[in-house]
Amino acid sequence: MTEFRNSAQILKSKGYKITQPRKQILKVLEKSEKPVSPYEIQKQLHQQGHHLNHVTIYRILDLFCLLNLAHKVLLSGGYVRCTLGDTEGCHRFTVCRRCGAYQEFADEALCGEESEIAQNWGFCAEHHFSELSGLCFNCQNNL
Amino acid sequence: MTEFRNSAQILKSKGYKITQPRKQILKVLEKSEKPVSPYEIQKQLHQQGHHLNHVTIYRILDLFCLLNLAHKVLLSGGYVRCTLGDTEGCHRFTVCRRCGAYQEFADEALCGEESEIAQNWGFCAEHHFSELSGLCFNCQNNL
DNA sequence: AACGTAATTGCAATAGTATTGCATTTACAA
DNA sequence: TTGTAAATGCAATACTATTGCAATTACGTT
Repeated sequence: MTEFRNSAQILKSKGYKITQPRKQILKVLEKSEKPVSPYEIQKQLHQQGHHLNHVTIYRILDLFCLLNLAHKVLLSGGYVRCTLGDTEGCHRFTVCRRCGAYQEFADEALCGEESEIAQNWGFCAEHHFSELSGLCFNCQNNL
Repeated sequence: MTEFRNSAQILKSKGYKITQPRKQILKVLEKSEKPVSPYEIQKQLHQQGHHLNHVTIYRILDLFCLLNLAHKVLLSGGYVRCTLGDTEGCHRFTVCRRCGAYQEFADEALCGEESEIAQNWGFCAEHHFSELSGLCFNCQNNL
């Protein structure tokens, strides 16, 4: 809830309009426990009576990622809401391979070390994309 | 060269046949400075007179990833050869956003810390996928 | 060296994912 | 309420990926 209002405010503050499609997609991302693909979002919204063109969804998700309101999970192509404050340049999460549940995280030290290692061959890191695949607490035990 | 012979030996030792398509794809991965997509591989081989079906290429790349002979770069969908020895469960590289050059790396400590952080919410990490996007040494200076 | 067989590849069909340009509609400031 | 830039819808298209089955190939064995 607060999450949603916050995202809307960010949109507004950057000069983007708060449109129906954007609100709807934000709501889907919020409620979802696991990453959702553009077409999954479309399907979910369709069931609620909202018919969005997939092109619109792609464009909105691109915008959200640009503004750090969402992240794209590279392993699955799904999207998750960005729950951390200022994670620009840092995209880290765990994703359960069984139930799909995700958890975003960030760690200054980690980024620092990673960047430092890359420096060894002169690489200057701008963005860190890190995904841990494994089993969440529940799925380890409910096997 | 040694790289190639080594990969072939691994294939053999695991009971896979050393076929023309597999040898050809290994050669392409070896020579490439940057990640190459399945269709890029097809195009390159085509120019050399080797006509592989894209399905074959997909299947071979899947196999190579399974055997840790190659990694898939999630950000681009391209593939790179795996140059490190035993990186099972750890997939890290830097990719230059300008020229595409990549560098694989691994770091025990890094994986340990990442796993430890994830433990905080009971997550048990099996695979680490990390990609750093930025500028390589050359591209920082040849701007 | 030729053979037999399981493994591998090719083919055809199809599904899923993503992007573009332009027409239409919408949010929001005046 | 209206004007306008921004956002969305639409249609076309391209790219990426997967499946089942037929044809071919690698390679151990004879």
